[in-house]
Amino acid sequence: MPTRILLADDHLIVRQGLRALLEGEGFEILAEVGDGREAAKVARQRCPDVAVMDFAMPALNGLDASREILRACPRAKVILLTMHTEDHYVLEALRAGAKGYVVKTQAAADLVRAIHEVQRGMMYLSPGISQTIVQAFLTKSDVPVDPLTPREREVLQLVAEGKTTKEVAGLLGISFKTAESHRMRVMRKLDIHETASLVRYAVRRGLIQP
Amino acid sequence: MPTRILLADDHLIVRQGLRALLEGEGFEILAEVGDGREAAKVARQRCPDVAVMDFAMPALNGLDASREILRACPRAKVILLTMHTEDHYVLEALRAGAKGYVVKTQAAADLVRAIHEVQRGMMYLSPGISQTIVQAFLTKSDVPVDPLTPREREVLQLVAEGKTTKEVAGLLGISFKTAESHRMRVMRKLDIHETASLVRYAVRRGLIQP
DNA sequence: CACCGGATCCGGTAAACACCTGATTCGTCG
DNA sequence: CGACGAATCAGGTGTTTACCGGATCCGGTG
Repeated sequence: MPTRILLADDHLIVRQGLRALLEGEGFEILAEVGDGREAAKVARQRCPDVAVMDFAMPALNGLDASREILRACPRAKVILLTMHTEDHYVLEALRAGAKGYVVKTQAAADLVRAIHEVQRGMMYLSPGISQTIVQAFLTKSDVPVDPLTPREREVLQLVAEGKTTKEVAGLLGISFKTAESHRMRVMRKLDIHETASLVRYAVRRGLIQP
Repeated sequence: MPTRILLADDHLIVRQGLRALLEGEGFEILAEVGDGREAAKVARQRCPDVAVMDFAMPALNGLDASREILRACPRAKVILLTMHTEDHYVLEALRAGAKGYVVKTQAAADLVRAIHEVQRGMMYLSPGISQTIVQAFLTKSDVPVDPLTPREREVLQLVAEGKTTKEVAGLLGISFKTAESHRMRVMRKLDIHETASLVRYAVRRGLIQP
């Protein structure tokens, strides 16, 4: 039985390329989605063996989407596929429970190998990832993380993408007032008082692309 | 004789995916490079029929690389492959002599079609590209790179920095209503409807730091 | 000169935002 | 079990935005 893969990347052209590569390696693409929210939805319906997640995606970023997926399907193996090699991202990914971290500048063979490794229960990190920071994670040291809860981050991303509070509420299936509460708490935690600074924060954090 | 293609993208994994897709369509990949400088070098040695260029690349960006390529091989057709749909980028690309502009969120079929079209001497732009600005380019080639007036840019920057309209007015020594007018005109010109998108535009433009 | 575009100003309105308070449910952790 | 944080919802208030319209002044350019 071939490995069933969920493929998430907001660039259709890239996704189709990845699909061609992975299918050529004998994997089965369970589904192909363009944003994190879709990815989580698909995972809830049909648990994939492996989820290959781009980091920067609209609606819900790859990291928080990964958390969702892992909550829905704890047996799924998540591989982050990204252009960021920064320690911060790697660490967050590992902490979220990702089993693989592959940078896009690596060859496709690297991704294929990552999929095989995580399927065997191993972890796989692309060459070039700082080993020191990984050690730090494994010895569970405390590195400053961002103070926001996943839900708050979710709301922040949507707001930074230009959604109104009402739209955010609609997208998340919560009431307008709840969405507003999250937004307010984000602002208070970050000591930010306008949307503009919120957007810049989200960009700095890599939550959204400028 | 198959179309000989030069493929430039800094993400190896993406490049390999594109190669798989394009070879499946019967094209010949003349070379595959990871930055703009390499692309220009290869083009000088072996003129490609078509150059598929990513926009964001190290060493030399796709746009300036395209200029180099066209200087070396005026008969080559350049297609920009990018994630930016901003008028500014499109316009710059067209002005540089690019014959195609394909956004990565489109299907691979779009790129294939673009290659065929430019080979036939036609221009090809992905759906979603603002037709008005393209028309403007085609009619009179001296279109402002930046549609904003200096004053409007000034207001945009302050707004993106998190200032309220009232504060902007105070800082510029103009009335609240005037500041609002500028802000409105910026939004209308850029077809933007919320502060969040305004901020992202300013960041992309390098007007402010994220 | 007459026209145009940039910059300035002003009126109004509905929606969204920024900020506050207080409350309930739920899972986790000591 | 009880405390706690996360997530949910709701009431209210004043400010700001987004968008509409029209207007004046001024410096170039045809």
